Amino acid sequence: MGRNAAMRLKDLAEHLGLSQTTVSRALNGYPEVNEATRRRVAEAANLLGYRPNASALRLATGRAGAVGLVLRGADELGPHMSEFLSGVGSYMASQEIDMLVSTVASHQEELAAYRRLAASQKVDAVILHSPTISDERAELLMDLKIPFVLHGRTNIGHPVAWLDIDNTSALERATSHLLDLGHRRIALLNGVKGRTFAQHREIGYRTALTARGLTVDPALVGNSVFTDEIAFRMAQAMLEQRPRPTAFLAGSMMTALGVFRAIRQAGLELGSDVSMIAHDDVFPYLNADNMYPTMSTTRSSIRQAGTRIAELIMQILAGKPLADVHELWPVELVLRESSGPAPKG
Amino acid sequence: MGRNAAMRLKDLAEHLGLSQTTVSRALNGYPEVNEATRRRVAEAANLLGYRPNASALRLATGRAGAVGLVLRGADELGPHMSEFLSGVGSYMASQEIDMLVSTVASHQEELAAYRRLAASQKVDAVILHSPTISDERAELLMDLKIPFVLHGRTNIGHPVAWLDIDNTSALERATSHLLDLGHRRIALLNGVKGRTFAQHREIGYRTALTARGLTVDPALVGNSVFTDEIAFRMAQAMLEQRPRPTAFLAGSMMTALGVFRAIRQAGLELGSDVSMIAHDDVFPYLNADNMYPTMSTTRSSIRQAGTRIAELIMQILAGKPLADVHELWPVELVLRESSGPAPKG
DNA sequence: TCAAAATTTGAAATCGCTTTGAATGGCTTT
DNA sequence: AAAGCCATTCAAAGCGATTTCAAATTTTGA
Repeated sequence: MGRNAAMRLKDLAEHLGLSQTTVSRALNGYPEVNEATRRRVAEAANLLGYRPNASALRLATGRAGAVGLVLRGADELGPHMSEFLSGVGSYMASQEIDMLVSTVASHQEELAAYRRLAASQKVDAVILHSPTISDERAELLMDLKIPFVLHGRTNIGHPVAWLDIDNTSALERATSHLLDLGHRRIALLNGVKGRTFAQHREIGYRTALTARGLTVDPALVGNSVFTDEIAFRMAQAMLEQRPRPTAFLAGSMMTALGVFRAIRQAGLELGSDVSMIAHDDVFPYLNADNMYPTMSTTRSSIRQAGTRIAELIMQILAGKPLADVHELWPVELVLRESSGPAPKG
Repeated sequence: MGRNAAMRLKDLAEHLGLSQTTVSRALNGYPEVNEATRRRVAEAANLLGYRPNASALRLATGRAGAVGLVLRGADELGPHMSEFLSGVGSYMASQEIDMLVSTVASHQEELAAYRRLAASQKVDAVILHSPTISDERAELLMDLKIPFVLHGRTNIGHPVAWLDIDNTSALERATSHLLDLGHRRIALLNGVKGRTFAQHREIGYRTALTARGLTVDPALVGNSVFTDEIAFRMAQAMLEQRPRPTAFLAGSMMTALGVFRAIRQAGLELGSDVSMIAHDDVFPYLNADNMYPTMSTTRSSIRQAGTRIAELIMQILAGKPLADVHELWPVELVLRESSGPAPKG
């Protein structure tokens, strides 16, 4: 009683006086079915709201119709991830592919999660994000033979499908620009050590500095997750140095908020006493153009990346060779009020 | 070739020289299997990494082993939702239940998404969030006989399982506190009209004001999604009024950031010229205690709510009557530096 | 010691779909 | 008019698990 009895293929077939075979074929667009019957079937299916039972369909076809996303801990399910997710989702929805998201607390749990996904065949592919320089998860997925697309890059033995933004170039240009403005002590608030993107950013930063014969002061480089609080503390500590940094490169908009507070608290003015260029992943609810002062940024929509990665997933599932699936996106440098000439003296 | 051939129950059974029946029973803890065999089976399954094929299991049992979350548009997949999601996920992971998240662009699409979930039987239950006062989605889910738990409250004909925070009381206390401090023109930056939580907050606000014989000035009440930019514009406009508001009630931490900027841009000081109490959903990357000045808040962890809702879902799936699943969580009022006495005359 | 009961195992049906291989009937073709 | 072809349709065999019902084995009881 009360059990929600959805309509089955069998019911629909009986209703139409046809065999399940024909109805199935009609709905799936096979050629060997009469045009008139096909219309009749489609109409009835639509009218009666028939949709194949997902589990049965998956069992019969061997396709899971879902991609997996495993998110580690609180820090990964932050604003970046939710933007990314919604980019992925917008494309997946159009393809009738589900997103299976799991959360895990540790690296070990994450590996276990992939093993489970593989063994129980819940997904056709997964999306891997924030890779380390030589990512163990990527190797595991390779072993498990689960197709995946990487958001970022990593260096393992095999070719891997990936999409990344050009972090190195972004930071090189941002740093160069600050150098052009006369800044010499430029602080870098980077992501956690070990992540590929953080390494790439540091390379860009170093390249720009050494191109002018400057050396990197380790006291001006910080590595951490992108939260306002940690950024605040780091920036605060850096601003206490003498000579103090005159410019900051902030790893995210959250970081920028923290740096901004530290600057204010030190009694300094952003855009004149201290400059800042922040990386902007384009959050709809936090607009660099509407800050005060407006924020100079290196900009790249993480949401668009998500959408594109979803497309790439479909391509590799359709058989495109992994070695052909590489995209390196350029990053815009948008100059606004927060970056100005270095103060005299 | 290359097809990833996961181990099946049949393989495992053959490997052990047992029937599928016995192996299945052993693994699922049925009583009628010899303790020695059970151990042997468990060991082999563990060693060989056997996990039942999810689709087959679902088809056979009729349970989907998944809960659905349909997120509408960009604004809903914001920081609030990702915190909430990670709360839900942490519990679901422990129960081996998947989270199926879909994104949709419009209300119509959202309804269609639920119909699809129902017809294809992809989920055992769904979680519904940000309800309107009389929520059409809730009615639909009722019709479709999909069990659900509501994050928030709504008023439809049937009893509904829900968990909500006491927004009315939170705003009444916050408003009263500001009144105690001598504020008379208090602005409310509320959520979008039509949402139950926004209505509840407004009721709390009104109650506190009318208790002191004050009336509500519509020019001091704004309704919108919680982004820093919109909050900035609204606060800016309100601060241009004369007499200007001396205090703000901000609907979220994002809103607070926007209001803060508007206050600064008007050349005013937060905590002395203008006070603010913001609602804090407790984001790990945006801490009210570490702001400058520190932010007074009405606080309630949206992540914890997510976890608890996941538990409630499991309870109703286990048969607990909907009418017994109601939780109204109190909201903490945390006073810090951003709320101070009203400036003199 | 032997029937009856309890324990343990297995064969086969089932879940709802896709897909293979065969069957049906109407038209050409010779 | 018989043979051969198409165009359609269908019956039945999977997919990989659970579960019903029956069978085999062991234990118990008198």
